[in-house]
Amino acid sequence: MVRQERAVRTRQSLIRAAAEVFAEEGFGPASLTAVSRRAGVSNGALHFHFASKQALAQAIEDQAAETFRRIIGAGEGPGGPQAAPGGALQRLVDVTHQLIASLAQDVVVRVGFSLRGDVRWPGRSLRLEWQRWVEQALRCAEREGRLAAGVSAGGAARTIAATTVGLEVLGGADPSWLTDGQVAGFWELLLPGLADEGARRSVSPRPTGGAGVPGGAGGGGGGSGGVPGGGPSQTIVFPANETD
Amino acid sequence: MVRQERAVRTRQSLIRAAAEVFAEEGFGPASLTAVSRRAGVSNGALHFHFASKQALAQAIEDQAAETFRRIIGAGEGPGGPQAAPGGALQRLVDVTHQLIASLAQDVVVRVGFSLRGDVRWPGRSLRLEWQRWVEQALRCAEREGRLAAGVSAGGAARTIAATTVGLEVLGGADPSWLTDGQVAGFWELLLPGLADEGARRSVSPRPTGGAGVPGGAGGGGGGSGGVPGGGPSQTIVFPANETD
Amino acid sequence: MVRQERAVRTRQSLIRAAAEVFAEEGFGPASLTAVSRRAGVSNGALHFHFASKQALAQAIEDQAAETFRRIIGAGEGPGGPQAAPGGALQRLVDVTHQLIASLAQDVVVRVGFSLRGDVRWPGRSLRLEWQRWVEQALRCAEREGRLAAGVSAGGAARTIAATTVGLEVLGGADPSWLTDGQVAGFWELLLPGLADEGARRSVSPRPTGGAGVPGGAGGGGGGSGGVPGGGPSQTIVFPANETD
Amino acid sequence: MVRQERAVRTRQSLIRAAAEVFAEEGFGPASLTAVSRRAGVSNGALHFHFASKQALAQAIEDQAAETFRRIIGAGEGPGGPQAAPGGALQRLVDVTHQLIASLAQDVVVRVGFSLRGDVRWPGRSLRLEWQRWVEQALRCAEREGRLAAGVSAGGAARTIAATTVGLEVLGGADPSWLTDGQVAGFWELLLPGLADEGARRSVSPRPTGGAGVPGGAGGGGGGSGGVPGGGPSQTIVFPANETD
DNA sequence: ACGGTCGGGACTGCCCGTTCCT
DNA sequence: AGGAACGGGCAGTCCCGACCGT
Repeated sequence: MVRQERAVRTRQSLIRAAAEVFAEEGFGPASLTAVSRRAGVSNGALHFHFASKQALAQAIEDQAAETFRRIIGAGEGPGGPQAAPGGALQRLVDVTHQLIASLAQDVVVRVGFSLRGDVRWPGRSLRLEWQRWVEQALRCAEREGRLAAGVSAGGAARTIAATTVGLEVLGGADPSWLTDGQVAGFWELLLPGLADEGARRSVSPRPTGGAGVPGGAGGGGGGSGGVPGGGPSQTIVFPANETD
Repeated sequence: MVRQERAVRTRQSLIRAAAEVFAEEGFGPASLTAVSRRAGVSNGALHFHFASKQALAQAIEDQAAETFRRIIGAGEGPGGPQAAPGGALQRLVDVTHQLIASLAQDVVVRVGFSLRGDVRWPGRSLRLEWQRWVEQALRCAEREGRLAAGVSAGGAARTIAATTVGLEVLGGADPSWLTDGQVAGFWELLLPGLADEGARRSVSPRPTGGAGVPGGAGGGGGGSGGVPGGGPSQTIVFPANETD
Repeated sequence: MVRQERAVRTRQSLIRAAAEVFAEEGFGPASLTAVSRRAGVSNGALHFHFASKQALAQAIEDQAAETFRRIIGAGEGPGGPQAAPGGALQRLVDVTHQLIASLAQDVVVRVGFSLRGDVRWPGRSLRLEWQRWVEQALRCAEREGRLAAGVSAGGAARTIAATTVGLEVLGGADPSWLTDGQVAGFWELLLPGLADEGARRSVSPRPTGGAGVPGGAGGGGGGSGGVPGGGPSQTIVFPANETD
Repeated sequence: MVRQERAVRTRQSLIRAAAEVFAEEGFGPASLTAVSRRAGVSNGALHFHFASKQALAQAIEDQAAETFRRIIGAGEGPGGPQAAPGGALQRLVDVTHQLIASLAQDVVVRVGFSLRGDVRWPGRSLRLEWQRWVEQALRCAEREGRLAAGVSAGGAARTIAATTVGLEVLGGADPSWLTDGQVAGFWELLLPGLADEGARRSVSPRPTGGAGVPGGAGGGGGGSGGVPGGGPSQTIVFPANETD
């Protein structure tokens, strides 16, 4: 099968258009007509690339998952954020910033995260994947001895996951919920209860090293295209994530 | 206007049925047929009580707002939670527990909170109202000198609001997010960064004083299975939440 | 449930319109839009009365079955055409004429007979029912000793059934296949091989006694209403068909 | 034009696949996708060979017509079956057997015969051609003085045509209608009323002379390809019909 | 020449929210 | 309050035409 170049472009624009429409109207109410019109292709073209509305949603989620995994997986071997410079907690903070920034920049990621909540869906959601990663990071910090006394990794992970979900949901209507400042404010409030005295001082609630979504272009159109606002500057190279 | 008793019962069962259907399928995809069938009334009857789908949603939200205001407004004069026994922070913690419990118990409240996010809607949302109330409570605590140094009431209110929204959203699919334990865990994590040293010791992350949703015959209009019936009497004064 | 009078009229006109459209375009290609337009009702009204296209077809067949059973069942007790005046063979000839006349007059009957052939369908077809009745009649004649030597009731029934099916199919495009003359010609050709010498003389290939479809009005609009064209002449007055 | 060998094979498999799909689902409902999938070629390939769905149907009918004409026209000059050995009636019986056998063996023939009935179509149908041939044969027999008294060639031809159409239609769902036995039974029943006393004895209701479909491979792939049953042996040349 | 990928409209069956008339 | 009817709109599918690789 020889994928023409135009085809992959059409596919991408359909995914993006679908994410935008889903974000504006919700998955259920959104009409495929609106999607194809926004993408500038015909109804038939849409169904050539995606057999059903569900398939379209699946594609969105897959692309979001790719971006998500690039964020959490940057620079670490299998097993999680064990050996991050600056410690696991700092890495958690940084990744949170990157994730939220990615949600702010890319409709596809945002919609990909929330789809499972809107529709009855089989399989595991990205939100759950994120929660598990947070828990891993916290367990890592626990092993490093940087967690405050009495803090359970699982419980804290749930709180953190809930907050990010809240930011994501609220950010859908008002992007100000998806800013670095908002995230930093959250960590400032949370770190004292989460980290032990030493970590409280060494861990910064603001992103260190490189913020922004690593990779980018490679994935699937990633953050580009959609919400360009403020994006470019964050593409500061991540010092120690020799991915690529 | 003296509403026939049967009429008000029908109305209530329609509201509840609608909330359930909306919760399961989302506002857009939900069909009024499903609502009327679940309520056990006819299509025509539904439209007799509610002129449109939007009106049905409005009624849900109104009822949720009533419950919500009973929770936050219990026992305090106009102006907010300034003079709560045990301090504003403790009251904030308690109200949070009550709110989440109410979300857990009552579909109508849960749907009432999330409707504005699903649909394009005029007017202000309950979520925003909640955020404002949290901010008020924090400002109150600030005046009481119980806030940690460097904490801004507005910023902290946003974080807290985000977390509750997250719990609400996640709780829609998995009720375990709407438990007292979950809320307590959240406050345990947050209080160290929010309260000054004294308050950190005096404020309990668990609900104190009167638990449960105040007001309402049998649970706040809400919780229980059916129709709460005579609403008017709910202005019951918040009985006793005098700290330990 | 009190069926309004208008409702039953709408239902009838939908069934008739559907039969006409199905007859002209075939079941598969026919569009429900064409049906509702021809019936003079809206698309929604159609789906109020018939949940699906299949349901519409079912209704057509049910109505055809009713007419069919009125034809074969007229004036005989359960068990078939055993005690027909003039003998079983004459009754077979007469019923054939009535059936073909009914096919000529009423689109609903015609379509009802052919539907099972067009679509994949569960259940038994009217054609098969007709074949069985013919076989019964022949067995009856056999018991009366009027069958020619060497004629098997089952085999002859198949041939007769095939011919009527052929007339029905060809009559769909050209009504001249569904005339009394055509049927009489068929019986003239067939009787010498079918009946014994005596019956050959006593049985008339033309309808005796009562022609025309008995009943009619009662059932479902039966033969009336629809395609009057050419019909009038066949409405030979039925001398004695005090059906029920 | 030298057609590549693969091309003609593809074309044949498309025709056969189309006939099968049309037979199963009907012309209207059948999708070209199903046709191309069954033929094992791509959508584009189908449209390369056949510009439209109608063209595909046309090709089917043409091929069926070729087979049909080989059956009726085997070895006789223009004017019909005038001088068949055994008489025109015997030839009619034989040809009927061959035609029905051909319908039983080859989907293409079967579909080719029924297509005109399913769709609005320009041109004359094979069924009509068959009816005309039957009439010719009967007129021939009339001239030979073998028809029973009072039998009109035209009328009898219509009855015979109706029966064969009935067999063809019923045979689409149940092949037992297209057997030699069925046809023989039909002729046994019909001959006494059709032929005069002498012919009644000399004409056999079962096939005489060369059975099967003549021709075969030569023509247009006719019955070959799909249903191999007994094909090759049928190439018995029609012995002698030039006489007179 | 032959075939395949991609895309374009048009349309279908179904269903929905709503209104009219009892 | 209820049965009936209305229009509009949805997802999905179809038949087909371009434009490409062989």
